[in-house]
Amino acid sequence: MGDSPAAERVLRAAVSAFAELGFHGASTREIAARAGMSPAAVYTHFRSKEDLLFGISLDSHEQVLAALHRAAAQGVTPPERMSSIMYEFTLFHARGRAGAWVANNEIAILTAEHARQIKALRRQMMEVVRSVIEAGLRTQDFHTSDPSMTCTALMTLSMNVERWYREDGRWSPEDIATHYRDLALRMLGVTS
Amino acid sequence: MGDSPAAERVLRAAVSAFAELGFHGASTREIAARAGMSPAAVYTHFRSKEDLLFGISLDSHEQVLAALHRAAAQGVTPPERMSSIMYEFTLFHARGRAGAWVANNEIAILTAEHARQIKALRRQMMEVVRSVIEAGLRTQDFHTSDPSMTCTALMTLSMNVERWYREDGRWSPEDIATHYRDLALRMLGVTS
DNA sequence: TGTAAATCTGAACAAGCGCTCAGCGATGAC
DNA sequence: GTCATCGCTGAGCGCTTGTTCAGATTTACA
Repeated sequence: MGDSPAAERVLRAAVSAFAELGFHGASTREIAARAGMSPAAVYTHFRSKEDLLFGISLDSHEQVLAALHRAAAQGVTPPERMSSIMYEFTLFHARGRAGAWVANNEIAILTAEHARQIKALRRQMMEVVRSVIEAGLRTQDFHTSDPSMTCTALMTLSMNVERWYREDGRWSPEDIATHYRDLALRMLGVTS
Repeated sequence: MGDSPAAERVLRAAVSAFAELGFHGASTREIAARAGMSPAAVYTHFRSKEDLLFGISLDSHEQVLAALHRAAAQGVTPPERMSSIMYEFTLFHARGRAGAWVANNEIAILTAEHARQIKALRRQMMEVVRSVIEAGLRTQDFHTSDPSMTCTALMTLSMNVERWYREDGRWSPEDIATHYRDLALRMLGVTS
């Protein structure tokens, strides 16, 4: 259920509608209109509106997790790894490829089972970043009094970009990713 | 319109309902129930649901702005001022006194005129932080390649705390404020 | 004690919601 | 040529939404 071209169109329509209007603010009629079909047609691809939100959320979380793993493998030393992670993670959210935060606020809307799955993926994302930070502490490249809180700060900082980024703004996604990469190293006490 | 004790109760009920369920997710009946009155009674205090959101937003933005001004006056050197600002700003959001972000996402819901007022307040908040950063650059206490983006990063970092802070978590608001204060100085290139 | 204002209620309005269903037209298999 | 399958539609279901209104109750002051 939900990987034909038409289903893909519904998914994209829902991402933009949810991002713009919020879950409750985006009606199924609005989503259907953006996908260029009747409201009833949406239900041939998705069981319910909640199922649609879950589909988006699962999709984007899996993509982000994969990107994180790829980025972490991109360097050797912890600072290199962290640079790569922060750059890619920020880029992802600046490009709005995520729709990740859609479910971030609205995780409470999901079914208990669906919420469990998303939370598990989010824990894995956290784990990737955490492990690099701890490696850096051991090699004394990083210095922080509370690795866990710094980890939270780093990730939420990046994810938040999706909220304020404007395509017509003065910064490109790459500008932001570059700057945030530098900020991350500073936050971890790397003195260059 | 809206400063009697009963109106205050409605305001608090709406803050919690909006924060928990989102603007569209929180019905006027739900808000009325939380305030301990009938749905119709809400409309003696507020013209509309949008007016209620605006009331909350205006209130919290004015409080945050005042706190920022107070904090900025708390130190002499730019690092001192910035420490104080970041601590207070973060504390405010961790304590959830804001309901600020409620309107942060949902500013699109507001009337054009109401949105203008909120945006103006937000610009003023930004200006307070910006001026301290620029003072620090002149005194060479701070070093950053893009003061404007660093300013955005600092503010969004703090504001985001309201999204993930849990009362039953391992960190107190003061813990977070203290850590974020240190992070802010690092992000601004202060070497201690 | 009487009166005006402030505050609240129950009932109801039109409109919009998520979702279902019988049926339509095109496509491809036999 | 027939028939099943698929993606889709228009109509409409039961329900909830924001909001209004006539009237009841409470409060404040003379």
